[in-house]
Amino acid sequence: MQLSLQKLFENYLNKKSIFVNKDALTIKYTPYDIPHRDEQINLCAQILAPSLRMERPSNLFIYGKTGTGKTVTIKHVCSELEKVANDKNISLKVIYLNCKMRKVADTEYRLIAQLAREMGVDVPATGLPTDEVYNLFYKAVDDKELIILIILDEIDQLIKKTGDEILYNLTRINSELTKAKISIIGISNDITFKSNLDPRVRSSLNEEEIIFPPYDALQLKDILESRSKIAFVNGVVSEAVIAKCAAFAAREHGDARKALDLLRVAGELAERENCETILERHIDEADEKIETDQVVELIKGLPKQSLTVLYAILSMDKFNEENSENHTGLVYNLYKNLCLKAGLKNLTQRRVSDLINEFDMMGIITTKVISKGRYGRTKEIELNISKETSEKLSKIIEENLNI
DNA sequence: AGTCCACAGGAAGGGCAGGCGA
DNA sequence: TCGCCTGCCCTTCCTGTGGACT
Repeated sequence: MQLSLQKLFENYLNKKSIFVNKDALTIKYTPYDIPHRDEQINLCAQILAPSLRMERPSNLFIYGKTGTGKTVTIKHVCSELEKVANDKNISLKVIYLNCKMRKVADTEYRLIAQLAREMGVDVPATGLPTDEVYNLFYKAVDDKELIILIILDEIDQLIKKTGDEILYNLTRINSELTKAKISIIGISNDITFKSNLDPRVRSSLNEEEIIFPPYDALQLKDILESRSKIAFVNGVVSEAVIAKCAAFAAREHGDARKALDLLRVAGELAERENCETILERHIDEADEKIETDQVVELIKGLPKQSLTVLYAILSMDKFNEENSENHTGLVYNLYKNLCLKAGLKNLTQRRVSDLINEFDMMGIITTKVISKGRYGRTKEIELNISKETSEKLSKIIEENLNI
């Protein structure tokens, strides 16, 4: 057994890889050239340029769907800005935080604590009053003249979770500082995000905004071509494969991230099969694999109660005898039976309703509040994942819960 | 027009774990 | 050790709601 593993690893090392730089297809890669985003890059640069004169740039809000290049663009502009600032000895600091990262920046306390940590202050994960954390941050920031650009990615998720008070507090930070100046750069997938804010918060923002439109299939093709040149050995990716990737991603609101993921996973599948080129069927397989992997990754680490609710949702169709719409009541009944089977104490319907909403936010299901007249108002639940993924998930949950 | 259903979802608060400072 | 603070998970209580039915 051990010997064959050794052989496998040796074979792997001796094999010629079809990748040259796989990182070029991942989210962490910041390309020097970002196709079809010149206008947005210039706008960002114009808005942030005053920082080079030690003037506080306007707060900036960037809107656009997933994979429209928001993050990569702002990171690119900021890194160029930092280069110039370094050359000219200008005190400029850029802090990037993703508000969706659980346990990092998903509450007001954690966000400010993380900002303070970025400024080199050690803040405990819990235990201090929030005011105190703000004070620690002020002290860390305000010891010299400095421009700080705070990029808050997926800010809509933070506001959804904690309310918009935090945004008001953030914009007021400048009035507490004497030397340093702070600008907030918010990135949101939700274009209606701003309209849901309290008017008081909206006026305190006083911001500029840039909207990133989705890429079309031709633009996605360009992006894939430029990245595949960096990522793969010459000749591995055919034009047909790129066109197919682009078409797949264009189908989903022009998501470049999805297109790059497809190409990367298809490459990995081809390499595993010892193919020297990526075939079109690898794209189909990659599409399936990405969906399953993403959902499995999402549910990893979820508590047993959430998994039981998800299992109830996954098995709705089997138990829906009248074959009517699947709704909250049905899920709750299934869930209670599952709890009995698994020896768990069941939660209240109120709480289960929140857990169902969480799965909706994760994108595993889609829910819609409907009224059935005198038969009540409820939430219609529809699965967003393929049958194969659903079956795989069910198996994982069964093993986890011993049911 | 009024009733009624089956919830949705907001608000308040309890209980717990965990960190910090006195 | 104790009191105080936090986040998190959860319950309880409550009001609101769209449309079929009477």
